[in-house]
Amino acid sequence: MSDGTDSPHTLAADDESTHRDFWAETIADEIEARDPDEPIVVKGGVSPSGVAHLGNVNEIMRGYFVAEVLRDRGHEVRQVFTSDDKDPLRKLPRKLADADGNIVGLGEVDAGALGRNLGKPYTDIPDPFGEADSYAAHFAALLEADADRLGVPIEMRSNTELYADGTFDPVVSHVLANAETAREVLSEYQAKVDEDYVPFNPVCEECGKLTETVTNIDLDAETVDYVCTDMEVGDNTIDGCGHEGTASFREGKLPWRFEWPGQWQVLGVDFEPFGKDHAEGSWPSGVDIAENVLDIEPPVPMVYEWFTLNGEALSSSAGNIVTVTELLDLLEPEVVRYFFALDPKKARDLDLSRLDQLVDDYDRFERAYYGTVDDESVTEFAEASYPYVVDAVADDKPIRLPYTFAAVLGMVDDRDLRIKLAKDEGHIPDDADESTVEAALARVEKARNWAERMDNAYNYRLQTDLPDVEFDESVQAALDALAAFVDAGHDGEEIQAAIYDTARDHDIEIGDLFEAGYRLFFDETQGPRLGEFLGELETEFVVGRLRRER
RNA sequence: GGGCUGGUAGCUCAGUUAGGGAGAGCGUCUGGCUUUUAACCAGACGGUCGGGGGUUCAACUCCCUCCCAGCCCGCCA
Repeated sequence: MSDGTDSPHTLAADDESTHRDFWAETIADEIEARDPDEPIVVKGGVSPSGVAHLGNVNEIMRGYFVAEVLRDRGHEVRQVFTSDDKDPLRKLPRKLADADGNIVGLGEVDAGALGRNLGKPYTDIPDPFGEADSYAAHFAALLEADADRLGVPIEMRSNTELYADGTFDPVVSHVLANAETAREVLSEYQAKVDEDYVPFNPVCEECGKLTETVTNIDLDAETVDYVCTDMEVGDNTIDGCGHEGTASFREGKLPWRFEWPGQWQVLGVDFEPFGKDHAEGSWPSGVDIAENVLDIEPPVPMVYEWFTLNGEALSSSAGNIVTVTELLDLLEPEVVRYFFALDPKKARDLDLSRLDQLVDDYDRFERAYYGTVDDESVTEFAEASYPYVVDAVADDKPIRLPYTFAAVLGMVDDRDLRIKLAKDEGHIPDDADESTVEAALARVEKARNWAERMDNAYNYRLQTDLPDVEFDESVQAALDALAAFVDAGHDGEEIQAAIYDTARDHDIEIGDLFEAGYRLFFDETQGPRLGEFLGELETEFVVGRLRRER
């Protein structure tokens, strides 16, 4: 039985560990204190669901930072991720992601085929998209692709494979040989564990579903006898076929409470982060089982808080999900990694409508690393974590366009004009070389996608038709004068200056004239540097628009 | 009901590990730059550090209690 000192809240700072500026270093300290064998194994795991969402990525990234810190300290580290794909499909997912990471509804795939396979292991269910070997393989590929997009090398391990190739044999044999002890330990945590409980769920050879009723264990033959009974799943029941049969130790699986510690044993896991849902249930029983059934040392744990999306819990059924693919359309990978480098103890909200704020935070974090932020705590955190957040630390701080400014540039398609506007605003140095410019402009596409997806104040384009506008006489007169100036042939800079002069000449607020201009061309009240922009457009069009004629 | 983890400015968050000045960015407002247009500079406004109590010369920090949020305490994972 656990002695109650195994709190998984490793970062709770109630111990005597030395202070670290980056939480992953604190965890790395804990792991090193165990003097682990090399390579050090960092594990995560997930049950295949319909969509590889950011909750799964959370687990990948938390492990990644710890792995990277350990590698930096000279250790060899493997980051393993188990796909717990021998678990049964318990209910139909509402949403699925296709091989490219695009979310589709259940109606767009062969839902009937999925429904007929309720209760079977994910690896025994066909890929609804008809491409991969199984439902499980499809999902695992998605997750691996996401990790790859984020630059995180993970080793995906199929749980089904661990049974099939015999890796799990010693654990299953040991648990069943010590079934009585296993029952006693687990019964401390699960009230329904009675004397008939057997910690093994065979796959029915007749219908292919996982069953729970084992009637006999033959340790010598390494088989169990079973009856394929009904399985309760939430409010529903998955019917068993009633078949009575015999299964080998490889033709079934351990219940999760035993399987998790079993993975620690067979994979030699030294560290595993997990969501707070496991903190009070699976973890204490897992520690107990590891120590008193399997006789192994559990890994260093770390509980991370869940985060919310747009203020609401992540929910595929409610449609409140975002995939890595989608997120990387909106953000640079380093910004996504930064989000997960922040304190895991804090529940954070990823608010897509305010990604500009997240990116601003990232930019400040980056500046702090390069020593130009007068804030000790941010700087300490940046110095400790920034090298793990970016692909490679550049000698000089990368040029970063403010995200909202990048969104402004996104309405302009012409690359040269983007560069000109950015330079005019001082966001790109005049003498920047081509690769620097290219890198800085990469954010524009992300911000543009954001503006379109959010359909926010930055989502505007040049209005091809005259917007519905109304100006008072003095503004109309100023616009006419400006039109005449443009018609006479002047470049952008001159037009920009003329806007100021014209406003003064007509005794109107400069801001009012700018707003009138933005109204006419974008049907907005703000926009890019107007004169420079108008200078790039066709003169005839600009003149006509300024005169409210077209 | 019990347990765990959070609660700091309008927003996003540092700071709590060793008790001593409540902070940053963004936003807002004001002023400046004889070109303010998602730009820059300066300044201001803004918080009973979730509430209350206790310990202490001193509490965001330690203790107790209450409130709020999420999770766990059935099954499953």
